[in-house]
This record gives sequence, C-alpha cells and structure tokens, in this order.
Amino acid sequence: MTRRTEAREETASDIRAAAREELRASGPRELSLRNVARRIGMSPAGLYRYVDGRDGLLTGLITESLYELAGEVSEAIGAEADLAEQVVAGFMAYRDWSMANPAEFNLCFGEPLAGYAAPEGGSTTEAFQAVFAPLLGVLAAASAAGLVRSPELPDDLAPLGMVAEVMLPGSPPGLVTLAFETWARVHGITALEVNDHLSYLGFDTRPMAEFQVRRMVAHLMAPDTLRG
Amino acid sequence: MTRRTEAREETASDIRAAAREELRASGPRELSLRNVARRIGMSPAGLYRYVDGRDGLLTGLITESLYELAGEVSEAIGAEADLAEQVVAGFMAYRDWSMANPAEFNLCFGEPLAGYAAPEGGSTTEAFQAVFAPLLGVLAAASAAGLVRSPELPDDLAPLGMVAEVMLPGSPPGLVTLAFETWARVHGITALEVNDHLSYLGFDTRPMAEFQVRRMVAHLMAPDTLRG
DNA sequence: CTCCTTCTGCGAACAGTGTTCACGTACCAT
DNA sequence: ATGGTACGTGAACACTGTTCGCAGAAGGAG
Repeated sequence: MTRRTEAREETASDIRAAAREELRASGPRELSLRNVARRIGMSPAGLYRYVDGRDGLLTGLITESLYELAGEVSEAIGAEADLAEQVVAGFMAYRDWSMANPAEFNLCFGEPLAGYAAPEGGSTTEAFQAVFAPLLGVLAAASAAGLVRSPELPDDLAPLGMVAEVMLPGSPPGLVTLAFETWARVHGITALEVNDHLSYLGFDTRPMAEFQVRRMVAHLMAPDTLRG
Repeated sequence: MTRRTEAREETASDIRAAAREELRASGPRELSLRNVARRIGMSPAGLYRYVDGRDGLLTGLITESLYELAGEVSEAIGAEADLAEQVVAGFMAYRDWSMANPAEFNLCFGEPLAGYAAPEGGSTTEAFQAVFAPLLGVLAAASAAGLVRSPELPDDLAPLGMVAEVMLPGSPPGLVTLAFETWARVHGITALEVNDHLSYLGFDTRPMAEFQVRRMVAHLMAPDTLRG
C-alpha cells in the first residue's frame, strides 16, 4: 500500500512539473501532451493513468497558477501599510506576475481554450476567488474608511446591485462596479504588455503600467471623485 | 490574360471569404487550413497556389479585420459632433466590433499566434495605424481645444516623450501616455467581455462597458484632472 | 511460497493537422 | 496547332490528442 502510492505520488508530481515547463515553453495552446510525456520519459498513453487527458492537465495548471498569483498578491498587499499603497502593490503584483508568467496569465485570463470546459466541482472558481479576495478586501476597507466614494449606479446597471450584495456584502452597491473597473484597467495594460502589443515602443513599459495604476488609485481615492 | 486572372481573382476572393468563416467558426488558433480548403471544395495543397501557407492566410485576415474595425471607428466618430461624445462613440465602436467579432479581436489584439511572424512589408502595421489614427485625432483635437490636460511625465517615462513627437507631433508629451491609458482601459474591459470572463454575471455587460468609458471620458476631460 | 487481482506502462492504431513534392491537365499566347 | 505556364491533385511526412488491448510488476490472500 505504501511503495505503490509513494511512487505514484512522485510521478504525479513529476508530471505536474513537466507540464508547467511545457506550458512556459510552448504556451497554453500549443501545450503538447506528448511533449510532457517525453520530458519525463513516458509514453503518451501512460499519462492517461495520471491525468484525465489534456483538459485535466490544464485544469491542474490553471488552479496551480492562480493560487501562486494569489500568494503574490496577498504578500504584496501585506507588505504595505497605507491603503492606497496596498491597492497599488496588489495590482502591480498582478501585473508583475503576469509578465513573469505570460503563458499562465493567458491560460487563466486570456482567450478561453477551444474545447476546454472548466470541471464540475468549481475548483477553478475557488482559485479565482483566492486571487480577487485580497484585492476586494482592500477596496472594501478603503470604502469603509471613507477613502473611496462609490458612484451611483444608473438604471442600466441595476443587475450589478444584486451581484454587489453577494460579492461585497455590506458595501455600497456602486463599489462593485468600481472593483470591476479597476480590474479591467489593470487587466488591460497587463494584457497589452504581456502579449507584446507595446513592445514596439522599445523600452520597458513597467513604469507606464505603474503610472497608470497610480493615476487609477489617485482617481479612486480622490475626494472629488466624479460620480457616474 | 483575362479569363485566367478573372478566375484567379474569384477563387482568391472565395478563399478569403471561406477563411473568414473558418476564423469565426474555429477561432484564430484552431483555424484549419484544410477546413478552408474543404469549404471551397479544393485540396489543401491547392491553396498554396493562392496563399503563402497558414501565415499568409492569417496576415490577410488580420489586415482585413483591422481595416473593417477602422471603418467602424471612423464612422462612429463621424456621427457625433461633440468631442467628448466622439471619444465615447469611437471606443464603444471598438468594443462593439470586438464583441461582434471575437475571433478577429483576439487575432489582432490578443495572444500572439505561436510561430506566426508579421510580414516584412509592414502591411499589418499600416492597418493598425488606420484603427488608431481617428482615435488619436479626436484626442489631439480635444487637447488642442483645451478640453484635455495632459499629465506631466515622471522621469521614468522620459522615453515616452520621444514616442510622443512621432505619434502626436505638436501635442504635449503627456498626451501620448493618456492615449495609451485610454486604449488600455477600453482594451481591458473589452478583452474581459469578449473572452467570457464576465459572463458569470449573467447579464449583458455592455452598459457596464459604456459606464466605464463614460467615466473615463469624464475624467479625461474634467477641468480638475489630476496630474501625475 | 503460490495464486490472483489490481495497477502501471507501452505499442499500435485512428483521425486530425500544416506542408512539400511530383504529376497530370487545362488554359493562354504565339 | 503547339509550347509554356499556371493550376489543382493525391500521396507522403512528421506531428497532434486519444483509445484500446496487452504485457508485466506490485501487492495481498491463502
């Protein structure tokens, strides 16, 4: 009962590591199951004893990557005292991790993989929440401290009010739209950087990203935040 | 000289159309050259008389898509009189086209295709400029009219000043960073919408996108724009 | 220690992909 | 009418994910 499960655990771990390498080397779309097998010196068919095909391999990579990112974000937030600086640090950690792990970023936040469906259990959903929970926490804290004034929701966005009660219970309904806006902003600059759409500028674009994030936070926490 | 070139032109057009259909049906990554051939009832090898492999097919799709998008953006801008409304309309056209053509959006602005390299001639670069020229034009006009106050560039972003002189000659150097910021913002919400990362909200997210764009424009053209 | 079950891994196969090559065939200009 | 050129094809190669049947090895029961 021991020797077998032990060996199994080890090869499973090897497979995970090899898959991660393959992901970095070939990207999420071109991730080749046969190459993963080749890396650990196994036949492609043998992998199916450990992983439920390519989809299973991918869900493993997604959750693993998300928890890694979540750790980075939490750590970055924890290292700052000021609420505004926490927001900056948290989102810059999101950006920096994405630049360091482009394949993982695209796997989690980019174009959905053709033919891939998230598993039933919702294990990936949980991992996503692990990433956003700390960011939402800081935002909610800033709101509670009166640093962030949430905009009023137009009638168009009434459905968002429902979501607000679930995502950020007790917070003003407008805060959730602010949360999506901040995420979208950071996601935007990050996606452009990661996918080389700014590389023709010919210089390191990190300062530009930080500039945008700081402007965002300044606007977010300005006393005269525009409404609507 | 006539019958042959005429027939050639027609099949070339058929190929373009079939490729577009295939792109919509299968996405940019799974775009299968063999399926394109199948659509027009041709052998895969025969396609090589018309198109330089998959890469050639893709460059054609990219430029065609970009010019289509450029048309939508220009038209939307032209339909508005107020400068602020022009910005809103231009970017919403960008968003709406992307939602209507997700495969094309990802092909042009998403994760670069593995193994694909843009051609030498710079034909795609030209197409990209066709998209951004009208947007930059409105921004420059608004700046010239004193509606937009550009932020001062920190020392970090000195290289951007060089780019500014090329992209927006005669405009304040800070305006170009504003241009990138606006693009990044719209790209962010668009990418999230297009790639189904907001679909779990369960309602049409267009109002949310418009809300964000309007907030962006309001902030952009507010008299008390924050500097830096 | 022997027997039997279960787990593990492998080779072959299938359908699919992009790409190349040699081969006819239909068109066109002379 | 004839020579040359452009067109289209079928076969082939190396690759992919996935399934299936078959060997062994590991472990437990008697």
